[in-house]
Formats: sequence, structure tokens, C-alpha cells
Amino acid sequence: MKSYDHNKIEKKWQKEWEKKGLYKTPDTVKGKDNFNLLVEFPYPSGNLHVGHWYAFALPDILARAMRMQGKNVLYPIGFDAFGLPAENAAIKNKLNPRKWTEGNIKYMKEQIRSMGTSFDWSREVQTIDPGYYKWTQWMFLQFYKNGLVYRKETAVNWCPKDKTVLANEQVVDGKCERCDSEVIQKQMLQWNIKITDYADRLIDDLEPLDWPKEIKESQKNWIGRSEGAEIDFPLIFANDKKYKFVMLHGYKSKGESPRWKWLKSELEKFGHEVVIPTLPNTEHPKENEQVAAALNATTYDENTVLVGHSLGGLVAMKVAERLNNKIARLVIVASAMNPAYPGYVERPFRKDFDWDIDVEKIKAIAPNRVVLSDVQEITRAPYLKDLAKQLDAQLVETKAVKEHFMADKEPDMLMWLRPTIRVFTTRADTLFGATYLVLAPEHPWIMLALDEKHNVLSNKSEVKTYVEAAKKKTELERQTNQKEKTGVELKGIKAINPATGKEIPVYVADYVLGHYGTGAVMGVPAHDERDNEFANKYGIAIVETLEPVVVVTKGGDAIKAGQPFTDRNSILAIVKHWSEEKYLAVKYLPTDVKGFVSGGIEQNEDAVAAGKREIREETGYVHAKFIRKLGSTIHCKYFSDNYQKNMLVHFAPLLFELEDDTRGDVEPHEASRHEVTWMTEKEMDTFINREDMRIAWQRANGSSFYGGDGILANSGPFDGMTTEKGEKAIAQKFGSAKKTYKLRDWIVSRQRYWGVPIPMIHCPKCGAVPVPDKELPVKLPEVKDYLPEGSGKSPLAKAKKWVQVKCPQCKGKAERETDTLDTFVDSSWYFLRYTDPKNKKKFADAKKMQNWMPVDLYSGGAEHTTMHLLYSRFWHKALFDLGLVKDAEPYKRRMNRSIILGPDGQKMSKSHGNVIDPDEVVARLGADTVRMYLAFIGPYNEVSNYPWNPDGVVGVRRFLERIVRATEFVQDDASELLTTELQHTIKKVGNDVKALKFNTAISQLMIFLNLLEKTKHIGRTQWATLLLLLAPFAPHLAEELWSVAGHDTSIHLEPWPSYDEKLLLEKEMPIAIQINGKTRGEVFVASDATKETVEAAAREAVAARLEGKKILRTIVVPGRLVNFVVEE
RNA sequence: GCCGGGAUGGCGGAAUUGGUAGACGCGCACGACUCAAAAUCGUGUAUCGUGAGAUGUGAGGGUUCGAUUCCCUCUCCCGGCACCA
Repeated sequence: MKSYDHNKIEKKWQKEWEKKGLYKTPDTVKGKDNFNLLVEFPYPSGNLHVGHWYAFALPDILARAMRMQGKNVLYPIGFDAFGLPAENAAIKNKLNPRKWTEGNIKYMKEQIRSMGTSFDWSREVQTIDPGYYKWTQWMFLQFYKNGLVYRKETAVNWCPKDKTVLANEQVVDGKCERCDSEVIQKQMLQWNIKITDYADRLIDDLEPLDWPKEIKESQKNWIGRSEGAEIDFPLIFANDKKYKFVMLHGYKSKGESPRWKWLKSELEKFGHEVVIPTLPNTEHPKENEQVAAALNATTYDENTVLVGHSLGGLVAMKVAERLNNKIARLVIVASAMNPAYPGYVERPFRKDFDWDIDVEKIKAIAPNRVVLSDVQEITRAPYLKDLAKQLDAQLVETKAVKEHFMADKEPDMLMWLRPTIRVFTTRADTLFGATYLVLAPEHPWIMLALDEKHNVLSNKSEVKTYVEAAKKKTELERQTNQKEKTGVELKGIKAINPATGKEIPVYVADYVLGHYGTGAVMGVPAHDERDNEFANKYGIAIVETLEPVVVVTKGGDAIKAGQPFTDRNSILAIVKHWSEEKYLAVKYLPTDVKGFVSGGIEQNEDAVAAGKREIREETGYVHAKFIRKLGSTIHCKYFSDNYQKNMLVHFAPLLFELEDDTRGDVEPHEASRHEVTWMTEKEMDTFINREDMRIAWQRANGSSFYGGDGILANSGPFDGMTTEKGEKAIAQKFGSAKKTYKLRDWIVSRQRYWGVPIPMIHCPKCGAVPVPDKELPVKLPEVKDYLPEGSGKSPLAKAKKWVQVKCPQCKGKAERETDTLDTFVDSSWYFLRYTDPKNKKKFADAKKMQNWMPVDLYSGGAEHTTMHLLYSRFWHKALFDLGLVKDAEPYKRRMNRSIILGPDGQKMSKSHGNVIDPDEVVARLGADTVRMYLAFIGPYNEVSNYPWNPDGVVGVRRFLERIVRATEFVQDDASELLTTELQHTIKKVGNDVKALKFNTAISQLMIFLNLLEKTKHIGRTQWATLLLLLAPFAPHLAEELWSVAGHDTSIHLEPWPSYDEKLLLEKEMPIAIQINGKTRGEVFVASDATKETVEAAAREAVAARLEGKKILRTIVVPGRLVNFVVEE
């Protein structure tokens, strides 16, 4: 072959391969291991850019090499084809999004083929195929049925331009990831998936995975686990009332369970009276008996809170109906269901109760009404919602799962019975220093307090104004105004610090976030920066409860490891000038510690006296006046040069002021050790170089906080404990250990057309009802236009006929859910479908999945680290818990690929005018060149961005042309000169490809070619070997040259060449000669030479340099170097 | 602020994980071929120095016979999180 016509060659072989079905992958092959190589499937945007080449053509090198190395390689592809761009294009050009998408897919397929990729197209998966999204819907329903999906009205990120809800991941710096418009907060009823239930496992299961550290760290940061404690702060009201709680238990109960007893004792602690009558005939309750018993048990007046749980809820309403005077409040907890409602489970007491409720009477008797409902109770929740509406009551939806009003520690209802605020803290050790409480504007208690039915706040309107203003702020505004903290005190209430028993003020402030922790924090101004700022602004008390412990680990006085510490009481004296704004700066010369006067307290001496004495001794000043103590003791661990011991010094920080400049003599020994100067405040700031000095200095200068670890003080029985111990002990006594996460639940509703319809039906009676499995898939309906309505309704609502359905439960009139699923749902399981793409009965056959899962290597973009990669891990775990997949983790190994920049080093973009069109380069230089250039540009498995260098591509093309020309050198007999190098090349290329270091593999091929061009002689077998090594990189050219060399089978079905370790050794090898570690020469020795021979040869080679010098030591590293250590 | 990753010629990068720093490619310079240019081929190409030689892997220190590689301190760049209690 003389010239290299890449166009002809590449088209020819692409056709040929397809005709032969060369890349069809069987599920298993006898004697071969399976290898699942996954790349992120593309969104069919319509144009293929260099990034696609980088994403698909490079893993293809690995796929081909591994096939040759005897693996059964699955290298599948598909299209993630739902999503906004199609819909936007449809709106703009009045197209059908499906047509637009399918057109793009067709076009992109051609382009992907033109790369010479070995994808198995027979396994192609498209998310828009109803045969695929049937299973997306099915999985969603499986999760729903297992309590992983819930519907909730939440403040969501709303993009006003795209008119859709965005996931947190799609909001970047408060702006829409797609269109850059500012995202606003909107209350909407959304479908959520409980990814937060998996937060711990999503972190912990990362540990054993073969993933780059940075990806693991990113995911951990994103999930943001922090471990701390939850502590309850009781509230007291200025218009404090003692109530009588009358609590009515439910069916088959006696009101004597630990739960009721506990409730009673808790409420009694706050001075309330609690009556829990045991209602008669509890196994076969009758209305009249029960109501009469309740009425006879006690009296009801305006101080009575009537509480009823389950059947007791119904009884409570009946009791209220019969009362003649008002009561303080009626609380209905998970009331027994009205049999008229769908989903009612037949109960024996049904007919013994009158289910008609006199709503108006109840309203009149109980002006303050609350209905507690458990959102997880699918059938009862709609009834309770209706009940709350009828009663015009506050509806409180709890998150508790199993026992419908039990939270993990106490009934959620208690929060509404007993005024308590629960905070989350990671610094329980500072609880005694909590001098105020802050609630987020979104805190449920605030909502309750602002309700018109309540009157606990004396400045209600002020609070209301603040809360409403805070809610209007976007996330972005809250972020940008973070420096200036604002808040409003809730007047009329106080909280009690459970540790000190003291009353502390309660604030609402938007520096506390509603969705994190419990939405409330304790303010510890002495030990937290933010709290300190807030307390200073609002004049809140600052109480130190932690004595700092400073450990010196660097500098002249760094502690010596393993040595014991000697305790000593000392003072630290900050001395102010008598007339100027200056301070006495002391540099301790032996260790270069810079700070203030300091020294030990002698026996029978108090701290102030010691201070005065030290000032006199170190500086000579006589008339120091004691001003004040600067807060708590500061402990410092350092190495004392004076005592030659590790010291644990307890400093009493003191502030003095000189009365005049009277100065006596300083003893010469002291003078030689201290350098004393006067410094301004500013100079002092930079002068101080030890943490204990700095803490004292900050205390002298007004407000300060200490946020580090220390020893507890002012903390009662916990005094003297370290932070670590105190944290545990205090958390245990006053609260409970608890973890909190930044990760929020995954909101999957999208108010757009081009997505998977959410397979739910809304029935006015039954509430949300899943579409029965046999009716799946719920296909996307045709609509006239795709414009979102803007009100938050999806365009699917326009398909009126489609929307109208029968309720699968009650067969009454119902409507379909019109929102579609987030596209990240579609891509959360596509890799499973590759294993069995055409299955109509299951999303994939279990055995077939086992052939290929988990994925051996997943290659993709760094941008998906906290999105797709996290979602799909969650999804897989959820499937795992349902027994639908075998592994807890889907991807064994993951690598993030880099980005190809424009020639100018900027990100490729039309506006920069630096976009490289791969089609143009392919037409000019060929697909093989483009593949190889991208492979050569740098290591594939490291993230660093490579600029496209147009000259570099030409260089690679030159290499391929030189390969073509080298056919002239092929001869019958082998070239001995090349033998060793070829062995070396087989080894290096093989190893480097496996390690994804395509760049060095190619460089080795180039080294070999350089040698071949010098030798001008290569044997036929040697040539064939070279072509085999080239095949994964330049599949078309290698195939062509293979065929030219006379083979009639495809090179891509050939096995990878093996090498012989023995042949790798050269007969002679160079040994570097060093003298004192510096290279001074080189000598060639036989590769099997003994140490002695090598040393002798080396000694001879540098004899001239060694002359007259004494050799102290000789180091011989076989095969590498000889180092002579000589006297200088 | 917290966490992670990185820094090697004019450029992309290499170095068998402690053993001759700068492989391979690009660029550049000179030469050959050519009337000329392009293409191609050859030679050179870390810095300073005519040279012997010296210096050199972000900066400084340490361990070692020997450090791009290990340890400490610092600077800068990139990425993730961020009023997260």
C-alpha cells in the first residue's frame, strides 16, 4: 500500500464490520470472563462534538484491547432522550419533540459509527421508548409501595423562565443551571423520593469502591453528614397557663401503655394536669358508654385540652359535641377512619358509633383545633386532611412511619402539646453556654405561633413581617447578605436552657435554615462565630463555658512526642501604656515566642501579685495597675526550654495598665532572654505568634469567641471534662446523639411535557392511587402544543381525555397525575437494561444481570459526580433492598474524564470561535487520526483539561503515514535488532492500555517505529505483531494493513500478542556511575554480570575521578547504577 | 472557612513508585532535497557558561549514599461544600 486514503479505508471497514456483526456481544462465552465497560449514554442534542469523541472513542480502545486479551466485552450505547432541549425546540419550531429527538438520534448514530467504535448496537437503549419507560414507571411504583415516595407541599426551586421545578443539583449559585435565570422559591405539591434515608449508606459504601478519591470526597461533601446531638429546650409563655389535658385512648387500649405514661409525666413536669380515663368495654367499644365515661371522668372548661388518639379521636369529637362550655383546644391524633372513605378496614365498632359529626358545634366549643396526620398512612391521610378542612383545624403532618404518631424518640404530637423546641448541635459540650435560641423563619413552631388562633407572641406582627420578608428572599439573596445577621426576638416567650435551668430569649433569624437539622439552633456566643456576631448585635449575654486548650506543635517550643507533661499555674499579662494606645510586646528569645509578659505563680502568691512581679522582673516597670481578668483560664501545652520538659501551663490572662514610666533595673539574665518593645494594636496583631497569647489578646480587645476544643467550665458536673468527653456526656444527659445531612430528598416532579408520565391517579375520595401494573406503561399523550401554562400545571393537563380516568380503587371519577419525572430518574437504571434490552416481562432478567453487573468500569464526566452518579447509586440500592438486583453498588470502578479545550486553552464555545468540528478533521485526516490524537494528548483517567492542538493532530497523522510507508520494510526473516524492542512494546502497550494510559502506549509504538525506520527491516511476524498492537488505536488502518499483509480474517478477532520475559533482557545494559549521588559517567555491562564485575567496571570507568580519594562506601543497584561515596 | 487534587522545558506530557529528570509528540533552529515554497528526511533543542563545569522538577527546610518521588512549613492554581449550627 503506497498512499493512505483514510476516507476509503474507514468507510470500507465500517461497512464490513457491520455486515459481519463483528461487535455483537453474547451474554456469555465459554472460557472467557465478562467485562462490562460503561460510558454515559448521550443526550441526542443533534450535534456531535469533540467531547463525544473523547467520551466514546477512547474507552473503545480499551474495549478492543480487552477483547483481544480474551475478555467477553460489553460496550453498550443508548440515548438519554427525554429532556428540556427537545421541548424547547418543539415550542420554538412547532415540532413534535419525539420527531425532533428521533431525527437527532438517527444523525448521531451515524456519527458515532464514523468513529470506528465497537458498540454493540443490538443492545441499544432509548429512554423515550415506552418499552423502556414502562419499567421506569414500574420501579417508581415499587418505591412508592415501599414507602420511598411521598407527596409533599414544599418550597421548591422554580425557574420562572423554564417554568419548571428544579432539583437542588440544577441550581448553581441561585441560578437555573440551564438558562441562568434567577431561581425563586415556590410552594408546590411535589413527588419526593426519600434519598435521605440512604444518606449513610451512600457515604459508607463508597469506602471499598475503586473510585478516585476526589469523586468520593465530592459525594461525601454533597451529602454533608454531620454528627451531633438533638437537645430539647422547653418554652415558657409570659401568659403562662396551666392546662388540663384530657387524653382519650384508642381501640383495644387502656391508656396505660408506656407511651401514655410518659406523655403524662412530661406534661406534669410543666405543671399541667393530665387525665387519662380508661374507657369502658375497650374490646367492643360503644359510643354512648365511651363518651359518658369520658364526660364523667373529669370536668371540662376553658383550660381543658382535649386529646384523642385513633378511636379516641372520634370519641373526643363526640365529647365536644355534647359539651356546653368552651374548651382551650381540641387535638385529634390519627383519628379512626370514617367507613365512608375508600380503604377503610372493617372494624367491629363501626356500627356502634355515629359517624356524623356536628362540625359547627365542635367549632363553637373548641375555638382552637389541631388534626395530626401521618403522611405515610396512605389510606387514612386523605380522610384526616378532609377532617381538618371540615373542622377548619390546623393540619399537622408528621413524618413518623410505623406507629402513625410515634417519632423515633417521642410522639411528634408532644411538640404540639408541650411547648418544646428541639435543636441540633455538633457542640453539645457548650450547652451550658447557650444563652439564646434561634428558629428558622420556616420553623413549624413559628407557623403555629403566627396562626391567628394563637396568642403567645406579644410582637406577633413584627415577627410576621420578618418571617414573610425572609421567605420572599431567594436562596441567592440569603447567601449574599450573609454578613449582616438579622433577627427578631419572639416576645412573650422564653426558653429554658435544660442544663442551667435559666430562662433565655428566643429569636427568629434567617441565618438559621429551615431544612437543615431541626430548623432551630442554640446560640452559644462564647464559642461560635455566628452566634457571637448575633449576640453582640442584639445584646445577648455571653457566657464562657470552655477553657481553651492550645497545643503547640510547631516552632521552638513545639511539644516533644511521648514525653509527660508537668502542670504549672501561670499568668499572662497584657500591659497597656500609661498615656499612649500601646501595649508591651515581649519576645522570648530562646524559642522565638512572641506575645506578652508571662510567668509562673509562686506559692502563697495570687495571680495579680504574680503578674505585677513578672512585669517588674521581665520589663523593669514598677507601677502596674490591675484592670481586670481576661476571661477563663487558657491552657497551653508546649515544650519549655527553661525546664527542658513538656509543660501543661494554666494561664490566668490579666490586663494591667502602667501608671507611669517608673522603671527599675532588669536583671542581666532576664534581659538577655527577653526583648521588650511598645507596639500599637495593629503591630501587635501581626507580632503575636502563639495561639494562647492570641486568645488573650482578642479577649482584651472586646468581643471574642473561642471555637476550638477545650476543657469544660461553668458546666456543673461536667467541669473539667475535655470537649470530646463533655460532648458525649452532655448529649446523653440532655438529649440524644443524632446525625444530620445537607442532602435533601429528591424532588422528581417536573411540570414539563417531554418526560416519563408519573404513573399516579388522583381520586377525590381515595387520594393518590398508583396506576395498576398491568396498565403500564402510561404513555405520553399527544397534545396540541407544549407550552407550559405557567401556573405550575404541566402541558400534559391539556390532554383532557387522557387525564380523565376511573379510580382503580373506588372506580369513581379521577384524574391522572400530569407531571413528568425528572430525567435523572430515566438514567438511574439504563445500564441494567443493556443486559437484557428487549425483555417484555421484566426490566431485565436476573440471570442476565448477573452476567454483567456490577459494571467493571464506568467512564464519564466530572459534572455528574453529585447528580447522575449519586442518583443512580441510590436507585440501585433501593432496587437492592427490594431484592431486584444482586449488588448494593452498581459501579465497581469509576473514572472521570477530562475536558478538551479549544486551541486557545479556553472552553470550546461558539462565542469564543474556538470550536473544533470533528467531522471536518475526520474528513481531512481520518477517524483513526482523531482517535489516536485524543488518546495521545494525556492520561485518560486523570482530570486535567487538554487544549486541542491542531499541529499535534497532524503529528499523529504523520505517525500513521509513516506506518503505511513502513510496509516497504517488511521482509521474510525477522530483524534481530527489533526483537527485544518488540517484546518491550508488547508489554508496555498492554499494561498502559489497561491502566488507561493511552498516551504512553502510543509513545511506545512511536519509539518502535523510530527504531524500525533506522533498521529498515522487519520480519512478517514482527510486522503482524505491530499491527495487532496498533489495532485498538487505529482500527481501520490496522485492519487494512492486516488485509494487505494477506490475512483474510479480521484483525479485531485476533488474540493479543504475548511476550517472553527472557527476551526482554538486553545482552548489555548501561549502568550509571555516580560519585556522591551525582552522575559522573556510564558503563555498559553484560546484563547477567555480578555485582563485583559491575563495580569493578564502574571503578575503572571513573578511575581518574576517584584518584587520590578515599572510597567510604559503594552502593550497587543491579541493572541501574553504581554510587561511590567518597571523602570530599 | 472546611475537604480533596495539583504545580516538571516555549507547549501537551514522561520517569519501572527512592536509583542517569525531561521519554514521546508539538513548536523552534539549522541542514538536505527544490528555481522557490510546501511536503519529506537529517541534526540540535532545560538553564547559565566559549569550555571544563555548575544549576535545575512552585519556594524553603529535613530524612537518605541518592529525593520529581518520603516528612515538615509556606505560596499559587483547579475542583467540591459553605450562615450546615
